[in-house]
Order: sequence, then C-alpha cells, then structure tokens
Amino acid sequence: MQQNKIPQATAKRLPLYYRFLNNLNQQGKKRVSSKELSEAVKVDSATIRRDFSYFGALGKKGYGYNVEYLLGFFRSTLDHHEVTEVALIGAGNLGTAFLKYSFLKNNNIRISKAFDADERKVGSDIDGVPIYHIDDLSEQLDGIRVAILTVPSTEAEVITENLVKEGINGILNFTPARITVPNHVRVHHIDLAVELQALVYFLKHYPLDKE
Amino acid sequence: MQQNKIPQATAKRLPLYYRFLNNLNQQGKKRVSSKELSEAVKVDSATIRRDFSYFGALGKKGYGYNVEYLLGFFRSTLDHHEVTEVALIGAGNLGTAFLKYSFLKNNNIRISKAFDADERKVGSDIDGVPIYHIDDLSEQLDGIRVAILTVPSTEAEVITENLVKEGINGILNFTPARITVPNHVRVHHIDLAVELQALVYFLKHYPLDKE
DNA sequence: TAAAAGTCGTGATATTTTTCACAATTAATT
DNA sequence: AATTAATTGTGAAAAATATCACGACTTTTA
Ligand SMILES: NC(=O)c1ccc[n+]([C@@H]2O[C@H](COP(=O)([O-])OP(=O)(O)OC[C@H]3O[C@@H](n4cnc5c(N)ncnc54)[C@H](O)[C@@H]3O)[C@@H](O)[C@H]2O)c1
Ligand SMILES: NC(=O)c1ccc[n+]([C@@H]2O[C@H](COP(=O)([O-])OP(=O)(O)OC[C@H]3O[C@@H](n4cnc5c(N)ncnc54)[C@H](O)[C@@H]3O)[C@@H](O)[C@H]2O)c1
Repeated sequence: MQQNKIPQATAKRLPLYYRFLNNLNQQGKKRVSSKELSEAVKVDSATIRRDFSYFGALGKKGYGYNVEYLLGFFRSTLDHHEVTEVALIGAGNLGTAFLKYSFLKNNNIRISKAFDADERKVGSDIDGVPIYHIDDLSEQLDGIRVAILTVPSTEAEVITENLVKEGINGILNFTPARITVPNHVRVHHIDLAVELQALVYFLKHYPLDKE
Repeated sequence: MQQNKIPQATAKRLPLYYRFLNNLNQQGKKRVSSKELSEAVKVDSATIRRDFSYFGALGKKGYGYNVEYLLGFFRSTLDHHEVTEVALIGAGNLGTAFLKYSFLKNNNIRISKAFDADERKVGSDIDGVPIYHIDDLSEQLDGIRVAILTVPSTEAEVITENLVKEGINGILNFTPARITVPNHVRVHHIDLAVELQALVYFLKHYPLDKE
C-alpha cells in the first residue's frame, strides 16, 4: 500500500516529528525551519529535509514549513484521524504502567482490552480498561490487530501463536524472548534490559568527549 | 578506552548475544554455531560472525563456538563481573515497574536508589530500593553514573541539568522530551509512544507478506 | 526597488551496516 | 586414512542511512 519507498529509518522518525509539530502548533507557532526542528528533536537538519522530501515538496524555500499544513499532512499520513485499538497481553508491573498511560491524546492509540491468566485480575479493570482471561482471546479480540506483549518470557512463544491465530499482525514485544512469527506478522522488540546494558557498555568503551 | 573500532550496531547486539549464550550454558550446551544462534536471536548468521570477529577469532572453523569460552569472553567485555549501580528518577507508574524488576540476575545491573518529588513516596521503598527526595540528589547519588529517567516530560530538562551537575554521564530517557546534554553525557531515548505509533505505521504502509 | 539573509530540495558523496560467497579448517563418518 | 559435511572468518559487494554543499527561490531589510 502507498509508496513503500519511504526508508524505514525515516518511517521511525515520523511519529517524533509529528509530536513536535503538535507542540509547536499548540504554542501557536505558524512556521518552522528544519534547523529549529533539528534542535528540538536532535536529528540533523539535512536528514529532516530529506525525510520530508520523500512525501513531496512540503516546504517553501527561504521560508521553512507551515506548521499547520505540515501537521495536517502528517495527520493523514500517520492515519491520525482514526483511533487504533490495541490489546495488552499481561497486566503485570509493566503492563499496568502502560494501562495507566494515555496514548490517546498524542498518538491516537487506545489500549482497549487487556488479557491476563491471573484469576484475581480477570474481571477487574485498570483505568477503565477491562481485563479478560487469556483463554477468551478468541471471543474478545475481535477486530484488534495490534498487541503489546508484557507476559513472562516463558509464556511468550505460546501466546504469540494464539495471537497470530486470532488475527493479530503487529506485536510490540517487551519480553526478552525472540518470538517466531509467520512473515505477514510484524514484531518490534523493546528489550529494556538490553537497552540498559548497551548504555552501560557504551559509557565504558566509547570515548567520553566528542560523540 | 579499548578498541573503539566496534560498530555501534554491533555493540547494541552484544547484550542480546550474551543473554542467549547464558541460556545455552544453563541448558548445558557445549557448542553453538552462528546458524543456531541466528535462529534464536533473529539476526543473520553472517552478521553474528562479523560481530564476533571484531573481538578476534573466537570460534573454530567446522566446529562453531564453545559456549563457555564465548560466555567468559563476553562476561569480561561487558564488564559483567562487577555490578553497575543505577539511579531511577521518578518512581511513578513506569518507574515502579522497573523497580520491581530485577536486572541483576541476567544483566548485573542494580537500581540501587530512586528519587521522587512526591513527599508521600519519599522515605518509603519499593522492593527494597529506597526512595529519596529529588532535592537530595547531591548527597545521595554519590558514585552513581547512570540514571533512568521516568519523570513527567515537563520536568525532564531541569532534572537532567541537575543529574549532569552531579556527575551522571549516562541517561536512559523514557520521557518524550528530547533532552539537551553536554557531549560527555550519553543519552539513549526509549520513546514508547513513538515505538507504538511506528509499529502501527509500518503495518498500514508496508507490504504484509515478505519482510 | 535592490541587496542581504534565510531556507528548501536534492545531486553527489560519505559513512555505516548488512549480506554474499568462498577458501581454509575442523569434525564426523566410512 | 580418506572422504564428506559442517562451519568459521573475511574480502568484496550491496544496501541503507546520513551528511555536505549549493542552486533556486522567498522573505526581510535597507
Ligand atoms: N518490569 C520491567 O521493568 C521489565 C524490564 C525488562 C523486561 N521486562 C519483561 O517484561 C515482561 C513483563 O514484565 P513484568 O515485570 O510486568 O512481569 P509481571 O510478572 O509483573 O507481569 C506478567 C503478567 O503476565 C501475566 N501472565 C502470566 N502468564 C500469562 C499467560 N499465559 N497469559 C496471560 N497473562 C499471563 C501475569 O499474571 C502477570 O500479570 C517480562 O517478560 C519481563 O521479562 C520487564
Ligand atoms: N507509563 C507509560 O506507559 C508511559 C508511556 C510512554 C511514555 N511515558 C513517559 O514516561 C514518563 C513517566 O511516566 P509515568 O507513567 O511513570 O508517569 P507518572 O506520573 O506515573 O510518574 C512520574 C513520577 O515522577 C515524579 N516526579 C514529578 N516531578 C518530579 C521531579 N521534579 N523530580 C522527581 N520526581 C518527580 C512523580 O511524583 C511521579 O512519581 C513520562 O514522561 C511519560 O510521558 C510513560
């Protein structure tokens, strides 16, 4: 669908641009240059211009970008007029933090259902999000295509199989397990322990001054 | 310090390799090939061999890698014999989840102190980690060089300044704010809302089958 | 109105990362 | 002992990403 010419690296930065444009818009700013944007999001200004250029000529030479126009453009590009429903699997420590956070305001994403195996949690809700039993995926998941996975890593593989069976095609996996999926399913890993360890590694092994 | 020849992309994968080698070792496995490892961590086997090769010839042709040897090697490379102490700033929803998680077992990282501005939290502890007042950074932080930032985004910039002043040189920033730091300080961003939105974007705009 | 300053869009170039593909070597098998 | 199968380490190529640098155009200033 659409031009899949857009590099992945660019696609990953789009939500970031979008959020900052939103901020600017709320501050009443009318125009912005790639240089200003660069300082705010810490991405080289040439990279920003290049990123934008994949979508056509969105700016004006000598002027910069019109915030409102750009925002409108991104809104439709990011499908931001419609809310994306997401399921959360595993309402534990991490899962609960997500349930309490509103992705709706800035991101038009709503965690609308949670699933867990713990009988004490099933039937309750967290900040208005109902928790269902994991065995009821089939009945309750209907239509939802994206899942956040915050279960113990030992459960990840089996649960993933079920999620895929029920039509999920996007998984944000916080589990350390590297899950296997058919190739119509997209998995993004966020491995917090790895991130932390990588940071520590960089601190110890890379020159301190100058990047 | 050390050969900073190692590409960043490689460095980021090291903790991942390390964890899987640990698993294998615990399962009693004596040898492993780049092909097996590849299937487990979902990284191309040539990439794995290349990554390892930056540290010298760690394997044996026709045999593969000796798990124990490789593990020992990574242990010292990742400084895994000593525990890295980390401070958590902002014991809210996300912060609490981290405090309840043990990074010690697999990663030799310990969140040893937490800081918050909420008087009701200060003085208590979460899973044994004491919560101090953010104003007491100076007295309490001593020696800690790495911080996890999980405060409201509006506070991020000011707090960062203080952290830097107190000698922090690595920050894992979960705030949507893009913080500004002197260039001897390293910041890694984990922007959960962006990750989620990027996943949704990929699902809608990239071909479903094949990659 | 003319000159100066600012800024985009992009060809060209540089850098980084990934992958291919194979000689060299080891282990396993017959 | 000889043959076959497995697997590394790496030169070379490819792919992806980032940056430079400048012509073209717009806005601002004088
Ligand atoms: N909390 C952190 O800071 C942190 C850090 C790094 C990685 N992780 C990873 O994130 C995942 C979640 O961590 P957590 O701290 O929230 O763990 P947790 O134990 O607090 O939560 C796990 C939740 O999953 C539920 N669960 C167990 N089996 C299930 C099943 N079969 N189906 C549905 N739900 C099931 C449990 O009832 C629990 O509510 C883990 O894989 C962990 O390794 C967490
Ligand atoms: N929870 C999530 O799922 C989620 C998702 C995406 C992004 N984030 C981001 O992570 C950050 C934390 O989120 P959260 O949900 O844990 O928020 P939270 O409000 O639950 O926690 C913030 C904590 O910071 C403390 N705090 C406030 N001001 C402080 C100060 N000056 N010094 C020290 N502590 C201070 C508060 O007392 C509170 O305990 C936010 O920036 C949020 O945008 C969270």
